[in-house]
Amino acid sequence: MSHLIQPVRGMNDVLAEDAPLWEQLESSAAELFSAYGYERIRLPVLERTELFQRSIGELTDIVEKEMYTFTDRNEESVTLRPEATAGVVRAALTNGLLHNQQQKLWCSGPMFRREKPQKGRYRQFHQLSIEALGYAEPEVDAELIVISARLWRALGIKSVTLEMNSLGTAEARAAYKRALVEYFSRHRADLDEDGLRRLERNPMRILDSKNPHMRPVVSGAPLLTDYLDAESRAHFAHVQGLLSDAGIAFTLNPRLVRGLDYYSRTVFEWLTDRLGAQGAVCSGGRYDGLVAQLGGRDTPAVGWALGVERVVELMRADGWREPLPVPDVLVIGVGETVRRKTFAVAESLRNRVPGLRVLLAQPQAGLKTQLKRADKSGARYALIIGEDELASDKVSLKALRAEAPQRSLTLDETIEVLRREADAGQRE
RNA sequence: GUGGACGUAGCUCAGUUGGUAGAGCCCCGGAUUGUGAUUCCGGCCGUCGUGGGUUCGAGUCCCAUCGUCCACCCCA
Repeated sequence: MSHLIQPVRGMNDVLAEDAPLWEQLESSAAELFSAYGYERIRLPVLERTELFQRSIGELTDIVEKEMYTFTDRNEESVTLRPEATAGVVRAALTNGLLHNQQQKLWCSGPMFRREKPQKGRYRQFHQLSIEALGYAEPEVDAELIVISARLWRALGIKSVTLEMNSLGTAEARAAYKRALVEYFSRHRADLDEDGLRRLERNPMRILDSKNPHMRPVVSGAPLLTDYLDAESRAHFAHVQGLLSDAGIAFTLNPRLVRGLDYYSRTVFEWLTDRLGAQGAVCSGGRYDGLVAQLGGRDTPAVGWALGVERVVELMRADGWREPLPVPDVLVIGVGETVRRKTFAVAESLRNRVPGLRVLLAQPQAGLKTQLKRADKSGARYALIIGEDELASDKVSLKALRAEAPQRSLTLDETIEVLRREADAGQRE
């Protein structure tokens, strides 16, 4: 035997144990998004590299060292998408979706970043993302956040908190950045190695530093809030008011900066302490400049994305239990001579009671073992067929989870019983 | 990308100073000839992460490599 071929690092299989959680998340989200008037689209995983360079930002870690980029056979540089928004905007533009139109869209699928894997951080990971293109009003910022909050409620997730900030317009942010660089340059001596690096490349990230020694410098730095333009300030206040009215708790974090360059005005993050170093579960914000930056007309937009693996992990942490798949009837044949009949009976049950779950026991096993298995499977009935039943043309129906005695019934009578049960089950 | 811990059966883990692998759970069968528990008996299960090296002999020591986890970093 040759060696086993291992999966590629950072790529995960979602096995039967987790798949129901994924499905629950996906169906809850789909239902919710649709209820708010968002439509689903499906986009390619591969895009031109330039799309991400221009949207995410050349100087971000994602673009600089985490993308799966390769040269296609026609010498064109292409990249496995590291995030969703750029692709959505590109699709809206190349399909003419923004000509005198607004779009409320959502999509889902795998993203790729070549990071060092950790819990909640994989090289292929999955996002559910939702975007509103062409909407400037603070109501839409709030609507999107409300949707995310409803999703947590639908999934039974409690251990998340919301943090918000406003980045202001691109001009306000540029002015702030200058002030920051000026400030930190004066305090160069207090910066650690990372801080110095960020000062050159992305000064706002210094505010994120977890290094306790940097805390004094960081807390003395100018606040973005003081540089906000009046309109952004009003917009943000409006968003906060709407959220308060909706009963959604949040904290303002003036040092919350997003890692992607395209954000403006409202930014927010749902955080958890249950995933180790991976605190962000869902985050997003407004990106009013991105559409124009990618060659479209000036178009305001907001959106967010959640990490499916992380949310699934939280569903588990907060006690989500998958309902066990319950086969309703386990058909058991006893003895070689009834095998053909047993199979046929199982099929006619399936034909005549739509939706009934019918499992066929392994014919080789003894009755005792089969009943043991029936009990474990959670089936409500065992239907036993042996020599006697073959002779009398009846079957033996045994309720597994009730005290009722085993009954000898014709197939028609059995089907009648099961049908009644199925109807009753449906009414629940 | 940097630093650290750890890789033995499907799972959880033992494995003494180097002497060619074990337990529990799971799974399968039986004791019980047509009835679910408990118990008991039996069976299946391993390239000891991988590749080198030292040694008469390596799960054990050394080197490399891959992977997982944790922190940094980054972010969903």
